[in-house]
Amino acid sequence: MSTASALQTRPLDGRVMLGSIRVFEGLSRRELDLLHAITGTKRLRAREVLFRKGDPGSALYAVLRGRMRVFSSGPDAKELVFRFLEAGDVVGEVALFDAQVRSATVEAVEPCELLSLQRRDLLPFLEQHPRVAIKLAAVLARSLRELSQRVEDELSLTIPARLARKLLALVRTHGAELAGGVRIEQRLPQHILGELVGATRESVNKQMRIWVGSGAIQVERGYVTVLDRAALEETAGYGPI
Amino acid sequence: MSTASALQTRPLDGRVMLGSIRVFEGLSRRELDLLHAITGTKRLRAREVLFRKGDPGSALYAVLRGRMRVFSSGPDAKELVFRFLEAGDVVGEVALFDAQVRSATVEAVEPCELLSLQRRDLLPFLEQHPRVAIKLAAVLARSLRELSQRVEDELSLTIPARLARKLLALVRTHGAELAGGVRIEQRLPQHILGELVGATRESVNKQMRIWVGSGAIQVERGYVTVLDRAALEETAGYGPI
DNA sequence: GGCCCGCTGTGAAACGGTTCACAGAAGGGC
DNA sequence: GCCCTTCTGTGAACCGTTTCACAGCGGGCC
Repeated sequence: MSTASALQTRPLDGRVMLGSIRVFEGLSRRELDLLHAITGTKRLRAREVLFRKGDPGSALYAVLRGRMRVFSSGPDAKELVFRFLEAGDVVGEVALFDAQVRSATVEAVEPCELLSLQRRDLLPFLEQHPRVAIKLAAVLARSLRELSQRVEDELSLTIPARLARKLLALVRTHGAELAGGVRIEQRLPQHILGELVGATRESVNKQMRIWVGSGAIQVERGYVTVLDRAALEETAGYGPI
Repeated sequence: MSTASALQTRPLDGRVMLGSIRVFEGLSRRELDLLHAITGTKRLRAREVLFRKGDPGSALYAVLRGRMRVFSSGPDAKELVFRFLEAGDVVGEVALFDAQVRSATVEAVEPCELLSLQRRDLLPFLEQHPRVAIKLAAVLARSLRELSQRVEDELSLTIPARLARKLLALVRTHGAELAGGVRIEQRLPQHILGELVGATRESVNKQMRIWVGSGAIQVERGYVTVLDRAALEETAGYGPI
């Protein structure tokens, strides 16, 4: 949150901006200066694409402002959303390290401001600053863990369970406590929820209707409020045994 | 291949063993000595488990000899095989870098010989030898790429297509050219093929029967020979357009 | 030699989800 | 105010895959 508010004031100091990116946290002023010398900036309008799966490209990007989504769209137009990016996140690490084409498409959801670091500049920096390399490896490790967990869920869980888990996760990350429930402070149209859990909008709708009927959740204009967390935990498969 | 034969002679020299692991390739004798001072060894019998998903644990392991499989088994006993490990591979990088419990189970398929490196010893080494850290990051990046590709395949491709792709990939990695076809030099019972492509044994069997009938492949005692590669490429979805 | 175990082969039934085709409601732009 | 777009709601038909239940086959072990 301090990060976000710092960004809203738009500091002109490049070091501060860089320091607000998680993988660069803890670097000294001098190191941030070094890094700053090799960073570019980039602005994207909503819906603009940063890069597309299959593109060549080797830059790493850090999100200063705005939200982006990382997804993979095969030729058959089936979209699979991997994750959302927010201020402080980095993206493009995969192609940075294994020097192949981009493995997913990244698109701005809202207007975004980014920093860019080219591989030819960044790799030498990483060789001088191994802690940053290790932090980037940790980012990759975390993504790998999350993705494999998701694959597993998607293969062994039904849609209601997956949806319940997703909502509970969103409550944890974007929940705002309020009389009688927790409201998820994020626009969540059903087709987006569908992408997030690997289901169609129709299937999401069907399940949400059931929960609204049973009083487990409440929906108004794209915002979901969880009223009965225990009920969701139940169908998420966390409850029984 | 030179790696494999070097291992069969079982060199006593720890540096040589370490140098045969891909992520440690290119290190100097001195660096290998440093590394050797902090490596342990481990032997596993066939079917023995190295670690289980959910275990605490922070060591990185390198495979010197034998094959292992990395899979995830939820409480509901549904197994999802991520990959196989062979000599030269490392495993355990995820928990090494993000310091959480193990994200998958690793089991020996055949008797195996491993090297182990504890996080408390390895991280300081990585801080001194950033190129190795970067190589480990590249391993993670590659896994992430492969896993996301697999998720995508599994979500948008039918079983015949997935199976065809898997067989073609196996032909590339383990194929032996022979009169009229390419034989995959690896035992492939149908239930294993099923795990590899995310399908049941029965579904695999059904498709293989079809291919045997059309003369695209040939099967004898768990070994598959691809006779008509083009036919597989066709159903893999590589052919049309 | 006999028995068991791991692997293969097969078909019927059930299931979970998608696809498709609509309809209606809400909000924003001009 | 109107239109257009985005989002929600719903039901029927369809489809790929799994589940289950069974049969046969071969090889290794004692």
